[in-house]
Amino acid sequence: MNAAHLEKLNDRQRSAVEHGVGLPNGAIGGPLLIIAGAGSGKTNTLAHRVAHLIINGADPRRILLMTFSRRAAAEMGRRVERICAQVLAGKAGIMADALAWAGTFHGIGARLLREYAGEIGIDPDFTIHDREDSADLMNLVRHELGFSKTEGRFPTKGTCLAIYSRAVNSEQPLDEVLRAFFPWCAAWDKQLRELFSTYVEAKQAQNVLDYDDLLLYWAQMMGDAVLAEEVGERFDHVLVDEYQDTNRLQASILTALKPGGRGLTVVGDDAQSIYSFRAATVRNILDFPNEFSPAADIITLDRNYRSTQPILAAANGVIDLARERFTKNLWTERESAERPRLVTVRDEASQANYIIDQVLENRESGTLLKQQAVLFRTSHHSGPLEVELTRRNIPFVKYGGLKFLDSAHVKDILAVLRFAQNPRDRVAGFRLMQLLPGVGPQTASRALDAMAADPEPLTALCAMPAPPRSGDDWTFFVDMLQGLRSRGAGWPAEIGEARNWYEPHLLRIHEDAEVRKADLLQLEQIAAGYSSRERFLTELTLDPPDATSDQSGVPLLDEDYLILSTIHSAKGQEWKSVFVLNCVDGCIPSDLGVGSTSEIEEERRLLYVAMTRAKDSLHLITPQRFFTHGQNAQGDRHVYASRTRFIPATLLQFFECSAWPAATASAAGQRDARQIRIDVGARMRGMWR
DNA sequence: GGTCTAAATGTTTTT
DNA sequence: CATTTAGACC
Repeated sequence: MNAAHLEKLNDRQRSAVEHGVGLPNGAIGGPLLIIAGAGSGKTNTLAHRVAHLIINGADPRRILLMTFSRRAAAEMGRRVERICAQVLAGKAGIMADALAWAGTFHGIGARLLREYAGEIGIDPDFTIHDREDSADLMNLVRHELGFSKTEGRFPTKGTCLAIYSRAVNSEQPLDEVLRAFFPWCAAWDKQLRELFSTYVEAKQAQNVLDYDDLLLYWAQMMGDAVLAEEVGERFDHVLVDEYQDTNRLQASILTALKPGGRGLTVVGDDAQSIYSFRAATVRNILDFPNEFSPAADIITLDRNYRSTQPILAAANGVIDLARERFTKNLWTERESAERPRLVTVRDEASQANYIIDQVLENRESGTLLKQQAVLFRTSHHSGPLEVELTRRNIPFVKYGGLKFLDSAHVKDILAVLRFAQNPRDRVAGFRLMQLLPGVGPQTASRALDAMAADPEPLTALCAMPAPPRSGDDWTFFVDMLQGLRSRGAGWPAEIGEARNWYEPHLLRIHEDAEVRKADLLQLEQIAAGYSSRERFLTELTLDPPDATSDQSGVPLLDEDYLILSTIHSAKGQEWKSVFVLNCVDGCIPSDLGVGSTSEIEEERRLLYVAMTRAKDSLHLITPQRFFTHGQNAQGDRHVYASRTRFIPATLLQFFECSAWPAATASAAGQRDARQIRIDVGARMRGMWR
């Protein structure tokens, strides 16, 4: 077999690619664990492995590839296709439905559940609730059970959902979850149990699945020996990327799919595990080899091709201080004289100015904005920077944090489509009815009750008298729903119908209706890219567009823009130049994340992930002062911050430390004096608080 | 009884 | 800043 496509790989990568391929009689190899450090060519290796399997006769339609995000799956698909196209040249037909089964655990789960709905007793037309919807439903149930007016404060809807989700995903009993992660809610054990069981019933009655259900139902389905074998048989090879960020439930699914481990490959890096809040556990990756007998083979990729040696040295220094380490340090041959920079600035405004100066300077010397990224722990940390970028007309795209889909008006339109798709979806109906003047929670509840009791919910809705004070608005609403239900307009025209109905309400409810109208037009554009309403809803829920930008509309591919991203959303990415905002205690680690040592360790890995995104240049910025935004208790309250605990003095040797703006001798004295006076002022005011 | 309005109140990270 | 909640109002 022509092995030209393997020549660029190093020995370790090559053995990972070739593991178990080309066995006699087309036998399928045993389980493989690839420990792949940051920048070690992991994606490339995995893509080559998939391609190599196909080139050696594996059927691409029988390969299941699960990645962390849809974006990663698409990227992998492209690479595999490219490699195969080169090697197979004329026989490109093989790749016609290339990698039909590439996606996230949740996406694949949704697909299998629709397909097997008949066998497991669910309706294939289920709609999927995103986290907000799930929380809303949890809230309805919580209210229904009378927990919203208990003596003590009952956990909020968000907390309830988090507890539920943690228990499901970690496969732990409720009391253990409460003890370990939500000790302040432990007293509500009994009520929570009741809440969750009612929540589950509500979901089933409404023909709705939440994110966790996509995994849970899948896992349950695999509990049936016949179905497990049938589903497992469909795939000769199962490959999982980012395995360090999977949870127990996902591991259960995997072992049920491939009980002996034959054909199973998982890839990951325990040093980059940053999703334990989603019940991900590094135990999955650590225990993987011995899940099987004979045990899985392990191949470690520790040569880094991404970063320069000084950047890697600093990152290694940070992760070396971790309490537990399993993987070895990375090494590279990319020499550089330039150490990463640790820059102290006065406040967040200076931080923004410093970054913009550097970014523009880099661009002058030929680094596109797109090859530069600003990373931060939480979404709102980039606020001041976004303001300054906008002021200076520098285009940027932001990943992570609040999304387009989270805005009220977009959710309203999606609720229309969902309610038309599935009239039993109470959360959608509840939301919509309350948009009508004169309709509040009570009226909406009653209408929905009547619908729920009827085998034909929509007929029941039509038969209902309009609530006295809603007048024509109610009639218009019902007519619009019927129109959508009958699919008269067809897709995607029906989204226009929904928008027409919604517009008067939008104008009435929101001051900034014009801006929001533009968003809805954009939604319509996006919708046109999907073949049907059902697909649009499913895929949008499972894979929301993950960027927001300062421009309206999606930036064109040839336009240049700076990348802003949460560290979580930066996973798997790389840029020539990386800036990390707010490298101070309280931001990294987040002051919300310092409860337990394991949380602190995760914050440390987060900084490690951020640092290892950089190829040539890395800046960590530490502002000295923070203004606490929000409450204007007494004007400009601010707090003094210190350098992140993850870079203690012993690690400073790895950095080029400096202050900015570089102070001249005379100005420095003045500035210091001024700063001390502000400090005193703050203390005086603080005395009385 | 139920809706509307204005004031208070918290805010990680994401499939 | 958007959601929640308490009280005003119909």
